[in-house]
Amino acid sequence: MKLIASRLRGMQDIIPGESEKWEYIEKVMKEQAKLYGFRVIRTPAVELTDLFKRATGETSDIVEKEMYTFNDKGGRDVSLRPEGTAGVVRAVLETGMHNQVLPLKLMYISSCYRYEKPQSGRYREFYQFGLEIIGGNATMADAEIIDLGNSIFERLGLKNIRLEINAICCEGCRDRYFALVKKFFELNKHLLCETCQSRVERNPVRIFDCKNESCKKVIRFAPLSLRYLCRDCADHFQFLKNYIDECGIDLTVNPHLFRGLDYYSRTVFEFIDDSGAEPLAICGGGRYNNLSKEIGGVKINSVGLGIGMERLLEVMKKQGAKFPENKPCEIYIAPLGGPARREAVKISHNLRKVGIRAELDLVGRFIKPQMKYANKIKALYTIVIGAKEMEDKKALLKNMASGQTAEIVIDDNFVENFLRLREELDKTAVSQIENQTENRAENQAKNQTENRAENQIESQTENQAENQAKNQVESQAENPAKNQVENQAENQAKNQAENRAQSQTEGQIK
RNA sequence: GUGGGUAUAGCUCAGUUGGUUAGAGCGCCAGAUUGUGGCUCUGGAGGCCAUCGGUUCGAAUCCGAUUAUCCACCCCA
Repeated sequence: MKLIASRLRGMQDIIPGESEKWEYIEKVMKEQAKLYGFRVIRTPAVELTDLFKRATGETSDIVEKEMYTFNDKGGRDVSLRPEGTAGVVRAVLETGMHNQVLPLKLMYISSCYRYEKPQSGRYREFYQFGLEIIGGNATMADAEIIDLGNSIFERLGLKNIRLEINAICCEGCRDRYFALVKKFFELNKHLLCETCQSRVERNPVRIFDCKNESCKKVIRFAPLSLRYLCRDCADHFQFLKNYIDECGIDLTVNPHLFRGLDYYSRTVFEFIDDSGAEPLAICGGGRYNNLSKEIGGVKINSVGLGIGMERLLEVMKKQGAKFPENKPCEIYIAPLGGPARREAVKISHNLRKVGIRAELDLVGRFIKPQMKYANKIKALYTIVIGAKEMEDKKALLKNMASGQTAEIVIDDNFVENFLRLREELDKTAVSQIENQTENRAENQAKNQTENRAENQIESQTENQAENQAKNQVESQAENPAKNQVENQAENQAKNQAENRAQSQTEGQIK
C-alpha cells in the first residue's frame, strides 16, 4: 500500500486500544489536580518565537536548533511551543489573571514540538502534563507541586519512582556561584571530555551530568550550589525537605541536578523511573521566579512541573500497570430482514437513551457472522430479531457468558423488559457458575456483575458525586496512611545517610 | 548535527552459496452448519520484497545512494 503521504517523522497516531490508556491517565491526572485546587488552562500551540527565546534562554539548544520556527502568512516570526510554561505565563499576564486572587493553580495537557532526532521516549510531537502555581512565594508551593506529582504516580500504580531535588541559586546568589563553577571547570578544562570542554563556555553546570569517568573525577571536586546558597535559599531548601518529608515522600538530594531551561531558580527536581535499564526522567520541574519579568511582565514568583505523557505511559507499560477495561457492550441486536432492522434501530436508540451501551448490525450480515461479531466485541447479551420474532413480538435474550436464554417481549417497554430479564439471567448465571469448579467462567461473570453495578451508578446522576467522593476518601485513607508510616522510617534513615555523605564530600573540598 | 542496527502481508517474522508463480503464524472476510458466538476444518482477500540506481542471463537475496525506523551521543519530557 502506498499512500501519497505517510506520518511525519517523530510523530505518532494514537489509535483505539492505545487512546483509552491516554484517556485513563489524563482522567487520573485531572481528578488529582482538581483535588489540589488546580484548574485547566489552554493556550495556543503557536506563539511568537521571541517568547520562547526569552523564556528558555536564547542560547539553549531548544531555541537554537530544536524549535519548529517559521514565518506565518502575515510575516510574523512564530514557533510551535517547545514546552508549556512560557505560554501559560504569557497568557496569565496578558489576561490579567495575576490581578485575581493569588496563587493561580493551573494545569494543562499540551502538545509540544521539538525538532530532534527521535529515539526511545523522545518524539518530535509529544504531550506534556503541566502544573503551575503562579504567585506562590512560600516554600509550601514547591512542596505542594511535588506532592501532587508524586500522588499522581501513586494513583497510577507506578513503582520505583525516585524523587531527586536540588537547590540551585536564586537571582541573588546565582551570579557568584555560576562564575565560580565556570572558573573551576576552566582551570580543569584539559581533564574534561570533548563535549564537556565545549560546555565550559556554553553551559558549565551541565558538566555535572556527564557520565564520562575522567569528567566524574573532576566533578567530585567542583563547587556545589548547595554550599553557596544565600541565607534565604538555604532556608527555603531546608523547609522544602521538611515539607516533602511530611508528605511521606522519599527524596534524594542530587547536588549535580541542574536543569536545561534557563528560567529555573532555587528549587529544581525530577522524578526518575528506575525500572528500565537506564534511569529515565518522567517528570521535571522547579521554581521560576523571574520568568514573568523576563517576558516583560511584573515579577510573579512561581513553581511548576511537567510530566512527559509518552514516557509515563511507557513506564507504566513496562511495569505492567493496570488500565481499566472499557465499558462493555451490554446488548448486541442482530436483525434479519427489513422490518426487523427498523425495529433494531428503534430498540438500540431507546437503550442508548437511558445510558445502556447497545450495538446493532451496521454491515448487513447474516445471523452467524453477526453472532461472531457480538462475540468479538464481547457483548454481554444478544438478541436476534427476524420475521418470526416480529410476528410473535417475542425474541430470545441470550447471556453470552452462560449461554442461557430467556424470552423477551418486543414492545414499547423493551428497555424495562431488558433490564428486568437481565437481572434474572445474571442471578441464575452466577449461581450456576458458583457450582462449577473452573475459575475461568467465574471471573467473567464477576466482571459482568461488577461492571453492571458501576454502570448503574453512573446512570444515576444524583448519587454519582456522592459515590465518587466516598470511594476516593475510602481508598485514600487506606493507602497513603500505610505508606506514610512505612516510608517515614526509611526516609529518615536515608536522609541521614545522605547528609553524612554530603558533609563528608564537602569536607574533602575544603 | 555525529555514530551503529534494521526495512518482506494489517501484526510478528521465515525466505537455502543469487534460480520459475513470494511463505508461515496471528488477525480480517466467508463456507462447512438453510435462524444463534467461542472449538475444529476448508477457502478467500491482502505484497512495486521501502525507494532509486548498479552488478548479473537472472536480484527479496550482492553493491551504492536516498528515505524511513530503532538505538546511543548531544539535548531533554
